[in-house]
Amino acid sequence: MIRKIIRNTKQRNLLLECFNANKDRHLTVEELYDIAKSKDVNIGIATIYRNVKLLEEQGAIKKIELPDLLIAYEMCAFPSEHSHHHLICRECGKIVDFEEDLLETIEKKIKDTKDFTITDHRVIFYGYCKSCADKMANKND
Amino acid sequence: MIRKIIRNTKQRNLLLECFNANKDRHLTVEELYDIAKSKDVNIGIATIYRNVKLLEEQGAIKKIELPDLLIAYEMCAFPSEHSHHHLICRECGKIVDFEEDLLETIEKKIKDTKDFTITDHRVIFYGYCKSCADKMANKND
DNA sequence: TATATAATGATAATCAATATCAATAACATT
DNA sequence: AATGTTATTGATATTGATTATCATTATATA
Repeated sequence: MIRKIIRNTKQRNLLLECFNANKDRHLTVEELYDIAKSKDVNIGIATIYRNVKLLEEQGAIKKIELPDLLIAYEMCAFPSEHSHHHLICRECGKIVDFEEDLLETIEKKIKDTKDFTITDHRVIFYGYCKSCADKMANKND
Repeated sequence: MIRKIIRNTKQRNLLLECFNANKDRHLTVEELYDIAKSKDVNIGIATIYRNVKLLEEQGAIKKIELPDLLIAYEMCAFPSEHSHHHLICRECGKIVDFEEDLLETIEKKIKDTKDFTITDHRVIFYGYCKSCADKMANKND
């Protein structure tokens, strides 16, 4: 069995700094490239792709794939935790994260009725954030 | 305001037939192209893309975007219903649909605590289907 | 310091999806 | 049924994101 040694590089460390400085955000590859480039003009887009993939495999970052949006990444607070969930506003596109693990009873029910052992889940709620809901309500006056 | 007239075409009708003949499946554009081509050798891939988009806008079919899988489409039984959910086996990739609307109490809770009005939701559970779980259990004997 | 090889940056290749465009087909009007 | 308008088609070019290639550079270890 061949085990490939992973070497430490300043480019990968820079990428981790970019994630650290934006812990609250979802970052696309393009955004990461721009941020990294402002610190190291020579860094290449391929290096971003390669290291994003590597960091994801290592569990340091997490891929966020939301329908009809670009793929983005964010740091993992606790790599093994249940993924968190998203509220997406249909009006302004704002994404709100929430952490509560609300699906335990549902998981149990599915296990009983569907012969399926659940290890993880992903939930996206679509709707309207308060400010958009207010704006839309005022339009109808 | 310009309203574009949608004309009836044999290609679009053929596409609908393909969906009708595969109501229980998720179909990728490539799969739809192959199925349609077996009925009309002259149909072009661009026509599939165009009509899939049109049918989705009309609510006749539904886009299924699951992480790390190709985008697929399926017929809508009741176009306005809450989207159904998916169980994806981490081992064999099998996708099981389920229809129950289990999230009503959660939606209420989010509305109260997050200032977010939910109109729709999407849930994906990852785990292991029974046959894969059994196989994996036997491996450890 | 010398060596082996992992990683990088530049760029070519790939692949799904979209845009373009001339030819064809659908449909309302005569 | 014939005509005119224009939506639709099939073929193909283009786009844009991601991956592969490869010569060069950097890292880790003896």
